[in-house]
Amino acid sequence: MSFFDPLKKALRKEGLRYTQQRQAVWDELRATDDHRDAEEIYLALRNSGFKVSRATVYRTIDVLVKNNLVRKLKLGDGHARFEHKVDSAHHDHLICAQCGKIEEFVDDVIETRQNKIVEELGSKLIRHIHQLFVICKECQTA
Amino acid sequence: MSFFDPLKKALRKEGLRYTQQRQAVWDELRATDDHRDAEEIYLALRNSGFKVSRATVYRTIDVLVKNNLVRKLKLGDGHARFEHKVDSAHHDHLICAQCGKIEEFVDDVIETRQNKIVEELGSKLIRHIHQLFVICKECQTA
DNA sequence: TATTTTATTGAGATTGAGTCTCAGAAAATA
DNA sequence: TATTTTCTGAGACTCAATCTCAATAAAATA
Ligand SMILES: [Mn+2]
Ligand SMILES: [Mn+2]
Ligand SMILES: [Zn+2]
Ligand SMILES: [Zn+2]
Repeated sequence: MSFFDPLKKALRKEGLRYTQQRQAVWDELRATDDHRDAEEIYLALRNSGFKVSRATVYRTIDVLVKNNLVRKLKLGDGHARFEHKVDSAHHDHLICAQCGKIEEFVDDVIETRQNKIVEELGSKLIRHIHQLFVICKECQTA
Repeated sequence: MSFFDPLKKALRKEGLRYTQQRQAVWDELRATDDHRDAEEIYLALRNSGFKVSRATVYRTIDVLVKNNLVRKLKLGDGHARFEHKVDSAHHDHLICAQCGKIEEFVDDVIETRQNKIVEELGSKLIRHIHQLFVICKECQTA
């Protein structure tokens, strides 16, 4: 709502208008800490009674990703997943190949080694993907 | 050709027949150490005069990936890439976001930390993806 | 080897996540 | 309010990948 509202700030920066649909998509993304796909966001909005189209959901998420309010994850199952970045530092993901549960991790040693590898090649690190596919504790005993 | 020919061994294990098309796809994959997509493999075969269909290229690569003769990479550009695993130990990838050049790296410290992270959660590591997107040395000065 | 059986192949249809189009709706501007 | 500009939504479209099924090739059998 305020002048520093991150959605409005992003829209201003992109020269885009503030709309109910864009607000609703952003609200829905912040409603959970899950890693949901576009269809789940779309259905959550529709089921809550809000009229919005898939096209607008995709378009709005693009803007949010571009402006660092949302992170896009590709876990290899054919549809991108999204998580909001409010109060969320960088982290990577650990995915159960059986039940699909997603956990998060950060490791300073790994981050440091990454930088070193890139530096030694004379390159400049832009972003990285680090995903650990596992069988989780629960799925092992099941 | 021999009894220990890895393609024939894989086909035997899967209960599949040995065919000219399957041999040709496997040969083409071993012809370079590049990270090519299915269309590039397909076109290389066609351009060399060998008649094969896209369907067979995709189907054969699936068998090779399943049997650890080929590694499948998803680098986020929408089409999977493949590399043969002959004389090739595990490694991860460093991709220039500008020119697309792919370099390989391995880091024992990272591999060890990965195992530790997974172990502490009581999970079992199946596979991992670690990709560093960079601007390479050449692209920085260009 | 010839015949029969079974798996493979290829051309093109299909799928599905994501993108695009464009007429109508909504917001900004005057 | 009237005019201009941007946004939205329904559905068409894209494209890598998968599927279909009649024709073909390999294996099994005689
Ligand atoms: Mn996360
Ligand atoms: Mn490689
Ligand atoms: Zn699990
Ligand atoms: Zn480069």
